[in-house]
Amino acid sequence: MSKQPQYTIKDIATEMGVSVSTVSRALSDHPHISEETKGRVRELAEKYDYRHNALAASLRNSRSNTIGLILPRLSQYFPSTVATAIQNKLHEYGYNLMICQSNDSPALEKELVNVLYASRVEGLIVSSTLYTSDFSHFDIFAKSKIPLVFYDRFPKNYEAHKVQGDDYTGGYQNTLHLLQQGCRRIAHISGPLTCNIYEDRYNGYLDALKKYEVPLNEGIVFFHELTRENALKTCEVIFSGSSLPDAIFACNDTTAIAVLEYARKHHIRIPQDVMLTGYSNDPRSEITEPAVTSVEQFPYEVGDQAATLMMNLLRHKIKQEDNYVSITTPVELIRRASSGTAETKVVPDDKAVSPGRQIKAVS
Amino acid sequence: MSKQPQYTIKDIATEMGVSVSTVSRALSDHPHISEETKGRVRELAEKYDYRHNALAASLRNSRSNTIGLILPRLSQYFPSTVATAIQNKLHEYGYNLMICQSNDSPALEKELVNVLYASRVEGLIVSSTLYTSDFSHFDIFAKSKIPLVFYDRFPKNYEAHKVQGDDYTGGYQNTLHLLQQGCRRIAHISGPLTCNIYEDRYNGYLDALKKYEVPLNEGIVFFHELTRENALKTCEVIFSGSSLPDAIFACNDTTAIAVLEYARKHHIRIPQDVMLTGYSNDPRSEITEPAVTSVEQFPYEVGDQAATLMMNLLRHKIKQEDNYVSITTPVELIRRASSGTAETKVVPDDKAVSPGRQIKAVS
DNA sequence: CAACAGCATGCAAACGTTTGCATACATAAA
DNA sequence: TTTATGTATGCAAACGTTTGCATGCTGTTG
Repeated sequence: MSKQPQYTIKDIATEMGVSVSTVSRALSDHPHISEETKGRVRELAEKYDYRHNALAASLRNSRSNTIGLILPRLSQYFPSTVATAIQNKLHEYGYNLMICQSNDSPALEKELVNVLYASRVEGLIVSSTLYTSDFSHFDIFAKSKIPLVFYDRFPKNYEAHKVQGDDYTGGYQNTLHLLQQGCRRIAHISGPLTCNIYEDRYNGYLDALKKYEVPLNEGIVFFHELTRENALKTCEVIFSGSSLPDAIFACNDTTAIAVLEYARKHHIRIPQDVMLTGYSNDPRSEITEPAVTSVEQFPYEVGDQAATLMMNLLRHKIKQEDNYVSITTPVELIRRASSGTAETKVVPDDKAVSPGRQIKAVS
Repeated sequence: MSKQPQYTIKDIATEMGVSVSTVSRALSDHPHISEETKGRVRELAEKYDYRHNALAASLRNSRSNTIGLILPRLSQYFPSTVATAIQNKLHEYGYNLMICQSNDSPALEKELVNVLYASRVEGLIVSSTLYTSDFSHFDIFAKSKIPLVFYDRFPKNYEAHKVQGDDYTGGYQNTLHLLQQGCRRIAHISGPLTCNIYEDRYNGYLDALKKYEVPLNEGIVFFHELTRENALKTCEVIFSGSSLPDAIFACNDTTAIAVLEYARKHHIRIPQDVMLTGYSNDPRSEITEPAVTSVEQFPYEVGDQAATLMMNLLRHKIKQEDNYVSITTPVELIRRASSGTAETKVVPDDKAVSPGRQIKAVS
């Protein structure tokens, strides 16, 4: 672009012999401009292929019409679906989205926050990195009263609006299901507890055990980043022990699938020898043999809610001064062969967003 | 933001009793500004938490530092990985990325082109929809001499810079592999030929058949959008016919996996009864039972190349006036159990980008 | 006929930067 | 002493919009 001269409303104005204000108003369909003038302006704009300069307008209005999105990475099922949902919803409202990946690096996250602020985004949606502990780089948004919405992963001790899947219930139902299937030695492979989602799932796990009066066996609970490699190592530990678990609850599907891989190689039968459940209902989980029981998180719903909340904040339907909004989206256990069940979808009681944690009573 | 007053370089200037130009230059580390002044400016900027306004700078410079990306959808393995690569590479060069999804709708694509133009992006990277036939909405970019790079899906008859996987070779090697495995009745499930990638894969398929002197059997070649549902329907047709194929070459992995699903339900053994190959090497393809032979497209490489090409265009390392650049990235056949082979990765002859179609000689 | 309303338009400032061209001073070379 | 050279800074225009506040006109009402 740079040196390429632009055709501006000023050019239209001089060509027509009117002022720039008139042209500007004509283009935005202002009621005080005569239909005739509007017609001629549109004609000329068409003729010379005039293009609105959003940059100039943004500067003048202090409104960029752009929302920022920062997430750890895009190239996985859950995050990319959330991003899709957010983008689609924002587009409905005439907003653009600027997506940035932090690659799970807190330093990069911080840089991106500043870049997006410099671009004067009107709002920021964030799923923070696994390792962000200092959230002060977000302060500038609060200070400038720019809406800030977190989803999925977010700070535990930082006041902000939040949208989250119901991880507690997900962990609870997942564990309960295994208990109902008769399992009593349920291993748990979790991410680091510093991250809210893993903490919640773990608490669900603990409470389900409690309900069945099964004591916690700390020897079969693991916390580490949930990659395939780590999962395989953990399998070594689990299956070299003296007393084997009768089930494994993995906190993501990558891990569950790695367990499946390990089991196949070592002739451990799933679900006959060990039952298995995952989390997230990644598309991969339903095509393995056996298919993996998992927890659907409705990523599209999460994204939709986050974007809607952002729009409400921008339109002052929710006052910033009010308390911070916390939306919990429902989850749903998808039972599959890996936990010894035929696939059955449980229709949730309530399709709507639950206002908080709702633990379904189990009969 | 809107009414929130901003702290600007003007404020710094008056507070210091110098001119705004001095402050501006100090902040950009201009050599004519004394170290002392620079120091005091930085101090004040720090103290009042001054934030650069990229909007204003962009307007003044006619440089937005932003690149646009339009793609059909984000929520799949290939596109999200490409987007990740593009974003990471651009970030290295100090550029921001604005990602927009067309949801495979030509109308939305057109709108997004205009929106991104209005935001004065400095370049545009595009993978067009399956149905875009009129590409005139991209003309404005050529006319304004703003770099435009297509990747993956692009217009056949529209002059532009392009980055593409080597679909011809992918189709050729895929088919050749099945022929080498002894198959002679190879069904082909392709996307619409209006799209360049499917056309190339189909041509590869045809040429491989020709090499083995196998006549084309049009009764087992199918063209439709490559969804699971369509694939299942096509399976009905294929397997209700009198003479069954001995192999199926599906043009994406979603289709291949659907074939697998159909086969399992109907007790057709893969690879014993029918061999199967897919395309794209989606993460799902390696975890099915049997794992599906597929073609790795190195999406990260594709994104990286597209972003690098864009940077070169922007820095005039490649003159716009030169002929259009066309980069072909290599592909690699990944042999798996679905085509009767243990997994073996063929090390490609040349890791570098091939300048054009390279058909590996087959011994 | 004066006063007013309503309509269509224009003026000019503002948004926050950047930068080419002065200017002012000090020092060095002729 | 004059002229050149360099250093640190300031002036003011420009980027392309939008918008509050006039202004001038036509037609209506009292």
